[in-house]
Amino acid sequence: METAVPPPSDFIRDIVAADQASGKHGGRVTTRFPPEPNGYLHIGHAKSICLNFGIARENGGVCHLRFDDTNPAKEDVEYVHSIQRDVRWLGFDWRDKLFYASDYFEQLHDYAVQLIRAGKAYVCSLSPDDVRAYRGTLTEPGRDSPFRTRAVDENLALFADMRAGVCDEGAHVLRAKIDMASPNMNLRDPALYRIKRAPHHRTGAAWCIYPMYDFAHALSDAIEGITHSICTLEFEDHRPLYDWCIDNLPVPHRPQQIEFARLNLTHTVLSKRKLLLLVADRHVSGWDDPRMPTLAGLRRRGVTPEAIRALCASVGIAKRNSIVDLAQFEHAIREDLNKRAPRAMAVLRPLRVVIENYPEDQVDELEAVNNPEDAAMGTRRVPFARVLYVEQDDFREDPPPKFFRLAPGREVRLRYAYFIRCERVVKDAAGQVVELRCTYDPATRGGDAPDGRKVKATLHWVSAAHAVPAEVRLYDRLFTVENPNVDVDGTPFTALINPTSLEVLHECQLEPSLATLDRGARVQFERHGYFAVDDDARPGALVFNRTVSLKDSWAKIEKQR
RNA sequence: UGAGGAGUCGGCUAAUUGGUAAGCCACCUGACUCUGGAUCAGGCGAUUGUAGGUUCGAGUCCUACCUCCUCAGCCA
Repeated sequence: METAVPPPSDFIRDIVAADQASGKHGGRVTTRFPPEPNGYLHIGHAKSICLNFGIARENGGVCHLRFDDTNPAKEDVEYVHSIQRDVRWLGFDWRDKLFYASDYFEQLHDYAVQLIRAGKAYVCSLSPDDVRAYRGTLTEPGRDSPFRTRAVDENLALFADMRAGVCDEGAHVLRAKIDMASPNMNLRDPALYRIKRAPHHRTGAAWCIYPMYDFAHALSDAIEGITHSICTLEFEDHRPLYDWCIDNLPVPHRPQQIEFARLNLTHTVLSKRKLLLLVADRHVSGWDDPRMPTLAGLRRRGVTPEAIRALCASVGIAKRNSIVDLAQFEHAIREDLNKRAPRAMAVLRPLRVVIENYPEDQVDELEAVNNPEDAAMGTRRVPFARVLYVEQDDFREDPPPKFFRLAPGREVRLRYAYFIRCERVVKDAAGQVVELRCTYDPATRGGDAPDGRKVKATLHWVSAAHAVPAEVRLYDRLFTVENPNVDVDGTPFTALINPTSLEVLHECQLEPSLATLDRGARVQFERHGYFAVDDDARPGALVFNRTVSLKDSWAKIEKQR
């Protein structure tokens, strides 16, 4: 459920609404989400996905999923699969509108030939270095390539040679004939086609020339009848070229490119290049490592698609570069999980407690509520016995002033169970506390004392005999600086990786109801945070990933008392 | 010193198009609670990048300036 707060309005929806009002596209709205299959989708892509699919849905239109697969050297089928999975998981549907730029290679090639025939494109045989030299700089105009005046027939023949595979990579390139003196670098005769001898994941070896982004993207949009082609800010300077492509070819439709600011999150790397580096250099276990900001990583970490969508709705759409505080994302996660995750008792760092006056072989079944805020989530029964575990830091031998939990001689409540009093502390040879000897008050069953006496703390616990052992993984921020997307005095970003970003706890003891949870299931261990059952754990192993931590409760609670 | 964009509380955004700066996150206070981080109530916090101008009135219009981002791939 969304918050009652009106979402930030956004200028793109305003444009679409205006177009709808004026009937610009005959009342039709078609958008597209166009990832290059060269990596996994991350939270930044989620903003674009929510925007494109959202606008289409709101206007009764469709959003196409189109793979921009025009650079076979970087692409892989693994990515086209993961992208489809992640978009679906996020909650969006492209219906039957799944396309690939490579579907249009033949058509695109025809368009290129038409441009050559019209004298608007030419084959340039300058070396890459020379092309750069001829291009000029930001402040100086470029110079015409000596091949700019090549005859149409010669261009046609050379382009055919390029396609036929008789040329080496880099020998020629097809260029648009626009303006080498343009103040916009993108218009200084940009490359349209280059020779590339890499096998393509869909077309195999059928092609050895591939269209460049600007050419392929504009025309793919036109071919598919996209009405609003929404992309990020760095393409603003490309819009004149986008328009040039559709202005100079007999395309069936004229799409409009609109740019918005991409999402940035503090403490989070959202650069595909850098994420790939993390995977390739094995700083993480893979694209779905729970520390990764990828949708696959977030999913494995226990983040819900609803929370991601809520974040995207809350950050708004604008042209202003911004960095959203990670806390805003964590808030969205907690808000969603708070409603859906049942509560459970878990002891992450166990301390043994023996209830001396509790019969050796007796077991109580106590009723516990699954969610105090939602009675519909029901109750469960939790076994209570003579030997228990409580959290190590719920006991202090020398309690400081505001510490109200267990200490020698002190009485506390075990949640849903009884009041217990610490009678004695057992230590090992090294002086470490290894066990607490306690007594319980049978009259306090259920958690209230008939004589009205109060305790100042309530502890979580599990029965040692019934508890299930589990591995619990706590994650910290992967990076140690505010924004690892920004260079810090030239520091390579891998130097910013926090080496202790993953803490694995092996001796955790959980209440037995957690043993049968499905993979991916989410639960709140009160005081510790929200967790999800790892869906990639070893068979038989019970592994929980912490989705997001709760804030430090005891500090606040004990301060108030 | 080319071109294209952008500047509103600490962060992210809004302001009926000229009518007197709103919301969320974060933070802080209370209240309640069988561990709430929950919930409820309240608070802190922006002379809207700067300087002028028009106007009864400017975040909105005009002028100048400042700062930041993007672009010199045969990547997308």
